[in-house]
Amino acid sequence: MNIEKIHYDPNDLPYEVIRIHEKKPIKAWVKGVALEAAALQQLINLASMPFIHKHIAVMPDAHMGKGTTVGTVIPTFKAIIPAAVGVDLGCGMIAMATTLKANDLPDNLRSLRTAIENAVPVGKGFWRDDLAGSHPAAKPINQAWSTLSDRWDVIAAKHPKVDDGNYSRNRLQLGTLGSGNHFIEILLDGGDNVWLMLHSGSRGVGNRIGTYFIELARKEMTRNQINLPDKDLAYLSEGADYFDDYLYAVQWAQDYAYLNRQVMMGQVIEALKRTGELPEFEAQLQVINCHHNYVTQESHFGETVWVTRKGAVRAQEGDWGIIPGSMGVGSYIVRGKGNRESFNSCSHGAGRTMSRSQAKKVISLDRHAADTAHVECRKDEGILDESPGAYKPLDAVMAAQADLVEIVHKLRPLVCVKG
DNA sequence: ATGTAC
Repeated sequence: MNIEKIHYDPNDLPYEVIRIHEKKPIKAWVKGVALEAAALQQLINLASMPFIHKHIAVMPDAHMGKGTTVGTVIPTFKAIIPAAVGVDLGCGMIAMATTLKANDLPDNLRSLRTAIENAVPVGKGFWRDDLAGSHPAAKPINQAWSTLSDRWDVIAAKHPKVDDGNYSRNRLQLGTLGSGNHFIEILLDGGDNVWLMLHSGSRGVGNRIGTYFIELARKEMTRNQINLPDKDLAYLSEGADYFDDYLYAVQWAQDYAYLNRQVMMGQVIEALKRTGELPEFEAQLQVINCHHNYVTQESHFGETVWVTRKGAVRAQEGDWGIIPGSMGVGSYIVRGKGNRESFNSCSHGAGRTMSRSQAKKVISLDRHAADTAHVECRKDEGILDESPGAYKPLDAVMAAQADLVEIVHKLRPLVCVKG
């Protein structure tokens, strides 16, 4: 990297501005949090793309990703970079406030955790029960799939490789959590109200759609002899082959993810009610369901553009958002301030400080147990890559985006279920 | 993040 070309604006702004000759500016809400050199290099590569509209906005949880950094807002004019949108299309959060209070919960939370684990398949894979039978999850899953199946047929007819004989699996993965940083939690707000929250996306089918079009975009670059600083910056242009098909498929996957979160939340609520350990309750006092990995069309600085939020949440003025911390740390319910320089966005979490492999080496079981002592959750070796120590301090991340969102609730986790 | 291949 040619460091001489980097210039931080001297202005007293809440974000840093990185200007490089003949590249679009990078505006980074990273004051008080570390931005690794490899992430900065990825941002500089991205800033050289000619169709970036105005500038790139970097959220305080930014870290290295595939093609470009996670925690980044990429406004583009008449083009989309499929690898920037990623493979977990429509990944995001849902949260619900319930009528339960802290003292309605049993002393031992293990049974609630077990009930959730039994109600929502976690980790890789799909439902193995016969959902056509009397299984309690069958009806909502079939209902959700009925709103998706026609459009899926359109995608599969034009791009049979996306289908690959997995039609039934797509339905059977609705209502399943996945793995990695996906989780289900029971939490408390400052008024001792119980909240339910979960993080998940479009599972195998979204991955397949993303991967397929990333490869098509690469082939387009080769065919048109376009050289890029990183092959994962391959893009599809409006009017060119595959652009409309990509948008159609991505929108479908985003809808799949949104419904997946709704369906799972229903499974969690029903499972908690069936335990018999809780008084009667309502669970939809307030529902927030937001993507943090998606592309959509919006108007910014007088132009209609594509906005890719790769690990970022829309924060238009008044928008409700969810910013989760890692296991045990807690999460924030926020409202957007409509900061136009961020393209109305905020961070999607705390952001990793180390890779999964490094976390498994560096973080001990004892440290994980201490950091999650107050949470009913996994404490085994397989979860160390998700331990709080592998993530940036969430409070510093929130402080760095005080001009993007207002904090409404800080939620403290009691139970955390992970794949 | 995912499913499959190595």
